[in-house]
Amino acid sequence: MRTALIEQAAAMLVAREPVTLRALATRVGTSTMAVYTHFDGMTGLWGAVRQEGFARLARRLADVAPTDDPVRDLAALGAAYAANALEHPALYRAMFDAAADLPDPEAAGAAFGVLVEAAGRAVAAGRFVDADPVAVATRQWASGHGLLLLVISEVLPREALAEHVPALLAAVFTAAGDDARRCAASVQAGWSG
Amino acid sequence: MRTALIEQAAAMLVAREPVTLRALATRVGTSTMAVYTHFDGMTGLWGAVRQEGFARLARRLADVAPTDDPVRDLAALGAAYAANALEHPALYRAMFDAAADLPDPEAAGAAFGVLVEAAGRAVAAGRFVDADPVAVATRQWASGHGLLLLVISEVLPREALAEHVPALLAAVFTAAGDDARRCAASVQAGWSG
DNA sequence: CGCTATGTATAGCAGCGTTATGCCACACTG
DNA sequence: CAGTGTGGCATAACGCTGCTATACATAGCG
Repeated sequence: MRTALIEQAAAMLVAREPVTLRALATRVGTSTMAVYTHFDGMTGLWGAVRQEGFARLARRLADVAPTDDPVRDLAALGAAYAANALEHPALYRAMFDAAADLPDPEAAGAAFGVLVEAAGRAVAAGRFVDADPVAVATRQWASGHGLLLLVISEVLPREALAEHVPALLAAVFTAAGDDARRCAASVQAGWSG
Repeated sequence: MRTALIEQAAAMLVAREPVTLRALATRVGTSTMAVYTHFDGMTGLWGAVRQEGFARLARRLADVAPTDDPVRDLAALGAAYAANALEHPALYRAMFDAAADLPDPEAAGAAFGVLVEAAGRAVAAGRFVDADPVAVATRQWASGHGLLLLVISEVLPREALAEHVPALLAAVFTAAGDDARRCAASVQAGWSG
């Protein structure tokens, strides 16, 4: 029942339908009370939905197989992140609407951890010099997040991603110490492959 | 009446109060119908509020006096942009909730135009080489936007701005062709004062 | 078998945005 | 100056929302 409600809510969100308590209960085939026994009302359900969104994102990023080029891997993670957000834009927006108070913030941070790990490998491989993996991951994340939200909000066209994401990633990675040419090649390989 | 409603709504937004039609009408000293004669219901009022948010942002950026260092100016614009967003976080979030359909999108783009103009001066001054001012401005904007939203959503602490914004701007500007050392100095000068 | 406890169905509450209706005040016209 | 529209607002009601109090069913256990 719990998972049925969460998945139904996520489905309605993806389908751009208004996620209302009554419609949700009807779809699942139960009454509105179920949301109150399994969650703390609608706010609790939204928390669970956001959590599920982060779980899906983490799974998606975990599917990106590491290679011997950590900078390529960072770009590939960015591509997977962007693809996930573009497939479920409403869910992505909802995730960050109140990402501060999540039922299990630690689990939600798993996706970010993958990024930090890859940045750490880049430091270990000597691609990044004198760079804090957390700082690099944060900057990559913030840049991509901002651009993605502008695209999802239709402020920028979808093509803006292909135009600016590789450039932004290359800028961040180069600033972290990577060689400009090599960085561009790695980013290109990871982004489009 | 129009402006009174808009300003009251913006004030309630800033005060973190729920912006409800009835409360709004009571505060302004009128009835709920006024929102329907002057706007197209609540959705129309939200559009006007977002428009007002962009207008305030544009005014704020226009107050940044240009110097003979366009890269410094870009960083100073970023600082003003961030300060404006941090002072009215709820309004800033609302602005981008549906920034696609604004009553007057052209007027809202004025803020972005200031950024493009400064980037153009950097190109003209030879600081940026082979760089499209619109692309540079877009990348700066997207990066800052993403980081700001993460801070406003309390995903990242407020200190993250001071830690990452100058680094991100320097990365973008350096990638546009600016000299690394000179860029760092300009960004630092523009950001902190 | 009976008792308990957990989860669900029902019905009703206050609040929301929206709208139909009626009134009133002001501007225009002969 | 009186008569006549017309635009803007107050009032009240409608359907919808999230939420909750209450009654009922059903599964587990001594």
